[in-house]
Amino acid sequence: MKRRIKKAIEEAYKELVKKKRFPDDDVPSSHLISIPKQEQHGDYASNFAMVMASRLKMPPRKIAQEIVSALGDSLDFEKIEIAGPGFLNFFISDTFWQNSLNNIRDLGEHFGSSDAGAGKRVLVEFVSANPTGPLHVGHGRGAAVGDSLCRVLKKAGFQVESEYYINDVGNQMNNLGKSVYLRYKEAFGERVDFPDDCYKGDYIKDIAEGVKREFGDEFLKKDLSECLDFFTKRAVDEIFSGIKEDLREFRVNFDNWFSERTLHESGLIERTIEELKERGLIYEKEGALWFKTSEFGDEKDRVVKRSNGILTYFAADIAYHRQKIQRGYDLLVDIWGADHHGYVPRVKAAIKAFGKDEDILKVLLIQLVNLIEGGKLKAMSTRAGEFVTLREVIDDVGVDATRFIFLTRKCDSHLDFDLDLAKTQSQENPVYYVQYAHARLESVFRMAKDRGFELPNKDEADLSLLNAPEEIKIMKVLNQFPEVVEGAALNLEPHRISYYLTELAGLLHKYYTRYRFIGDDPLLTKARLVLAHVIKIVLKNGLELLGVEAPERM
RNA sequence: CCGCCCAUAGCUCAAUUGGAUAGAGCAACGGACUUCUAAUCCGUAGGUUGGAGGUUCGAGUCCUCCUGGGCGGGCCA
Repeated sequence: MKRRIKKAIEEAYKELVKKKRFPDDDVPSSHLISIPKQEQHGDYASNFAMVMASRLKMPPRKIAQEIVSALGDSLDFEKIEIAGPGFLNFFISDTFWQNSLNNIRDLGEHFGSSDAGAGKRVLVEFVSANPTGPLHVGHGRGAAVGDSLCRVLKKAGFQVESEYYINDVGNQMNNLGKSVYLRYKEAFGERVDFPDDCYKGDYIKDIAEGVKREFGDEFLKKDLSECLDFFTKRAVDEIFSGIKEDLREFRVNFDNWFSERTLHESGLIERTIEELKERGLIYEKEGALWFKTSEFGDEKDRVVKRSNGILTYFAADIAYHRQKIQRGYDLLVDIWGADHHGYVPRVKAAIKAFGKDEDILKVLLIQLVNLIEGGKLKAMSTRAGEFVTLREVIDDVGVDATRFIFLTRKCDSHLDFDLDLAKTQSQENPVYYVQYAHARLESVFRMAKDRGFELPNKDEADLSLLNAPEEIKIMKVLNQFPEVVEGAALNLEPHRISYYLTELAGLLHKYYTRYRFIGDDPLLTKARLVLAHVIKIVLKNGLELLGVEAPERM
């Protein structure tokens, strides 16, 4: 609808230029169609006249007047008003809204889809937690946002792939294997000193116990160096399968699992560095190899290979992102914890070094989750084994509520996750408000069936009977859904969906209290059942984008 | 010392990307179940958008400075 109006205005303008009513000038893309907050300002508003005023050197209200007269009857508007400093306010007829219900009904689960993404290929990389311990709550936030974003982008016409980057090399891996080895020895009654750089969580003990059960004392006499690889692999496999299980349960889907190890084994990192060296972007200093990221906007150069010959994490990331680019995506979305923000300029620098516009990469920084329990902040550290796992929260709070909490905030705002509140007072969570709306509509249809009503065919229902202000308002909001999805996709802000659904649910609850879907008048009942059906479609489609279930009863 | 992010109702958060009189939920107070689910609805109250300037038709949103909070600034990841 917004596009239709915008186009109509632009055509009216061109028409007026031809008639020499206006001097010829480009139409700036900055003129927008918006939905006014005040109903008296119409269904849609345009700021066209105000945007053009300074360019055309004409008073905005005069421009608006010309546009209105040129628009004439080109669209079936109820009326067009000029208001305030020069807003064009468009009022749409009730008939239009009523008929739109059939349109939504026909589209069904596809309603909300658009071609805004124009089939562009997007890679969304998220979670990417090191396989050194189970996922904790903070990872959950990234998982929920990333997964929902993928769903939203798909809906908006992008070709989307989701990817998990596995940091399965480096010192941390050795420390992990060592930690299990030590716990293994401990399981046989040996006293061991547990170093600070080892992982102290109970899950390490569980893995060690598993090794003991399966292999007995086979490794007891062996030196750490002899069996480190075994213990490391064992630990990674076990932890990682746990991570995958948690994600599955959290309804988070990944198309690709990308192992950092493969970058090393294939020699891609070395080759990438070689290539950069040939282009003079790598130099040696104090025994290490440095990448001139400062030539591409970073504040200083960065080491890619340490003086001990070991590649840095950044080196792998350069190769990884280059490899992503070569896979041919139009857009790369990386979702990181906000504590990695200092890392953004150097990765963007790498991308520029490969001749790509840095805007091909969008980094979403997810603020850390503060966990509150007993009114106190809980410290979280994987290494110290102090953390609340995602699984724990899922089990206590539920997948739907947890996802909704994460998706009802902009990701760059700090999030206080109050465990006690989420566990004991989960009724306060707005997710139930939305789900309840869906369940209520299901219940209406159960009752309708008992009373001998079915959802009528399209030609059976007289939608013009739906003329109550509340009904018209609902129809308007229903029609916003595709635009909300589009906005959420283009701005990478899945939280918009949650707010939209809360508003729609609120309108339903209000309507439900005041009117009855099933009444004495069969014609009115039929029409309202169509409305109920369409609201249900939109609620369900929206909840699907959040990865939250639409229950039939509660 | 330098850089990035945040600051909106008592609390948790929105605000269509610069639009018109800043909105929801929770908490507080007062009402509504004989009718499709009260996990709901109606009403009351709650604000100098951290502070000061600036840009313009118009600023919570943009620019500068200040205050307060978070996070970074390693040949760690």
